[in-house]
Amino acid sequence: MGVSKEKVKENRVAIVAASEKLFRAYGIDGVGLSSIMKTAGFTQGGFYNHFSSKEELAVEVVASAMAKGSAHLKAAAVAPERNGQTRMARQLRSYLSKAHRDDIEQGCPVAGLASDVGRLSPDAQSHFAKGLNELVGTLSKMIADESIDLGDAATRTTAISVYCQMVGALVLSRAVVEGDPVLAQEILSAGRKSILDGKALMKGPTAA
Amino acid sequence: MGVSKEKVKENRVAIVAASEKLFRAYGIDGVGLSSIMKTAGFTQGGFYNHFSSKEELAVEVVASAMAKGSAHLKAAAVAPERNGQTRMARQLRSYLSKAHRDDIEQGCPVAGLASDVGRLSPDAQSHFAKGLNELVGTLSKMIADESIDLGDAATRTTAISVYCQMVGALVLSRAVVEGDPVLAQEILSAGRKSILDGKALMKGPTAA
DNA sequence: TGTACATCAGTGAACGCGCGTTCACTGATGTAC
DNA sequence: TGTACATCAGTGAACGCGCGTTCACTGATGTAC
Repeated sequence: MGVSKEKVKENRVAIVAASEKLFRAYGIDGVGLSSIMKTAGFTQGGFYNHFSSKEELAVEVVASAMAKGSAHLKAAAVAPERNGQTRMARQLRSYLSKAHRDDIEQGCPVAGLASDVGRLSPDAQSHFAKGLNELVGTLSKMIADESIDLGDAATRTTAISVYCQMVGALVLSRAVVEGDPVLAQEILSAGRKSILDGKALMKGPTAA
Repeated sequence: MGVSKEKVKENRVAIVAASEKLFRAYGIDGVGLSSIMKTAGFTQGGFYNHFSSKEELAVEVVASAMAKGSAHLKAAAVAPERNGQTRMARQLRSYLSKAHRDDIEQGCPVAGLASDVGRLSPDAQSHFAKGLNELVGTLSKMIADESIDLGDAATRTTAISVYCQMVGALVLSRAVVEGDPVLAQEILSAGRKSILDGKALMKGPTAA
């Protein structure tokens, strides 16, 4: 066809973006290259002009998704406070919302990809871990800025623990949303309530 | 071949047991019926004498795994206290241990199957939700017995929240164990520490 | 600047393979008399 | 209790299909002169 160098890069990005959505929704094993290339707007054969295997694509999808997620949280960490809520409280309410739970294609990459990543190569896991470390670091800053200072180590421990709770709640709520919507909702509410008023994390109003 | 009715039931159980292990390790889409039947000790064609489809098997595997997991926790909830630890503390340390993280084939079915269940039928999700409710109920009892009484609603909220945190930590630790073993370990430690001394859950010594 | 040609992203058909599923067949189990 | 026969779990080969991957070909891009 003949395509400019710039366009080639754009097309590669389009393939990664399409893959990310599909991988999250159906799992890496649940999506074929034909669907991916079709979604990205190309025919199947062109895939190997950009990647040498599906595994290589998976590694890049993980890295790209985590980088985007990390940047997103960093932006939220410096956004202006609103409604008397801390940034942390706002982030939490948004994370454990029905809207986020139902939008698996665009939400948190950690919740969307975690169990697939456990089955990928150490290389893919390293990229995932790098993003996870950044997310934890940003959360730590938010906690240190907005609640009583516990010292670096205790703050990081708290950040990890809060993040595990958020991810766990999101994953479990998604797992039962079609089979028991009431429980799915209760899981989100319990997470919000518990993190907001169970830990000394927040200043200001804490009603979940 | 000709097989007694009793043996037929045993064989069916063997197929479900083999499937559970393989599904957890490789994901439902990551395992073929041929591997399953081979692992269970049969040839591939016999599968359809027991199940009408792979999807039907998946539903039964989820139900069976959750029932087993629920019974396991119920047993732990009435086991004698040891070493001055509450049952809850002992359960937590065992759950967030390296041994449990590395034994995905036999560990907590919630952590092992959650993200696959989100892609299964509402029927499968209902079985999963039923087991999850039982687990939360048992955890609630342990908390009510062993820490200050918060009232039924608050206790259930706490149980859900603690369980989400445990599952989230286990899933994330597994996701990075091959790519960043240090972070994987830190996630487990942070979860233990945070739950044991961050919440008013435990009597007795609380060092993680 | 204009012309000739090499590059290589994209196309679309094809490859072998393993998937979930079907089927004809076997033969011990379990029932009917 | 003994005999005749229906049942049906298990076997192993085969089915069509979609998978990941390969390949010959096209033609605009980008380079060399």
